Amino acid sequence: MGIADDAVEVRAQGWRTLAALHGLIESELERALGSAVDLSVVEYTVLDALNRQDGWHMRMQQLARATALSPSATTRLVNRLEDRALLTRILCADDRRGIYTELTPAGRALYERARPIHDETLERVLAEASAQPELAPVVDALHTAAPVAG
Amino acid sequence: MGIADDAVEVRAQGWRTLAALHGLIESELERALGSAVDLSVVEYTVLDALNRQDGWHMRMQQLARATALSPSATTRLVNRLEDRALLTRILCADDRRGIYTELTPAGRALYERARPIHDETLERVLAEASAQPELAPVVDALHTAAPVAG
DNA sequence: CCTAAATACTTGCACACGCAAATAGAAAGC
DNA sequence: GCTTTCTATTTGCGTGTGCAAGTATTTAGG
Repeated sequence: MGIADDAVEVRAQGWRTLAALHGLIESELERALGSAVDLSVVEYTVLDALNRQDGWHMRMQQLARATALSPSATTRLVNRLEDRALLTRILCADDRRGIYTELTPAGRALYERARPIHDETLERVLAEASAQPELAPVVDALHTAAPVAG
Repeated sequence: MGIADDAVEVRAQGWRTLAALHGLIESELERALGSAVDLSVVEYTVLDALNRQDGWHMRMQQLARATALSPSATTRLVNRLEDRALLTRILCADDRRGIYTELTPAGRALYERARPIHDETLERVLAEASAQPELAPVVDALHTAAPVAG
């Protein structure tokens, strides 16, 4: 097996590791957030994204990018959260095709309740993952990840 | 904001980066494998896992772990692949609860056809991701990931 | 102006998933 | 040996998702 073949195998192995770590974190967050505040991970992601805008609103499209979801899934995700009165749709005047979403007070309150659960779970899972030799290098690399632009 | 708060934010940011990279790779693989050989990523994962056993068989449970899927999803995934004659179920004699799965020649042939697509796509996507400053550190860390046991 | 193309979001539909219950077989207790 | 318990897999059911088509609104062309 030559050097090129090795590189292919290393990439495939790295991808399996990445997928394993991602799945581990996501399932733990899902369990923790679900039982504590009845939120899925994507739902928390929406609340978190809206909150990081701090009082400002986001278009559906931005939400779709933030959650890595299709437009249709984004619509229904926002529907669910709106039905629970955690956010509101706001038609914007300048482009009447666009729809802004904004956290309600209830949404902000639930987010404040969910965030410590989220952060503690993440800390715990990353610590556990860091103890597994095959996951550790990827976990450590996360510390150096720069903020994602807008 | 203190040091502890920073650590929380760094972890959250790292998790968002990890999720973004995972989503990027998965969607590209999905597209490439889907259009070329009509396989989803999980379906390819099964074929790949069975092939790495090289002629040996795997239990449903092992497959569930390899794909990070629930038992029920594993059953239906194997059903789909069996319906396409890519693998066969084999009842094992020593523990008659257990069911082994094994690649058929057709399954092995399709896998051989899919692997280059998979590997080339992975190489291309990782190269693209490596060019994005916020993803690069995680991509680089994948090279050092050791083989996963079992 | 008025039509044609592009954009933003929503809806119909099919499908893959997880959870909980069902089935079947093995292992343990006595 | 027979019941209890545990393990491996499958099925019923509800739900979230993507794709493709539909609707509404903006922008570009003539």
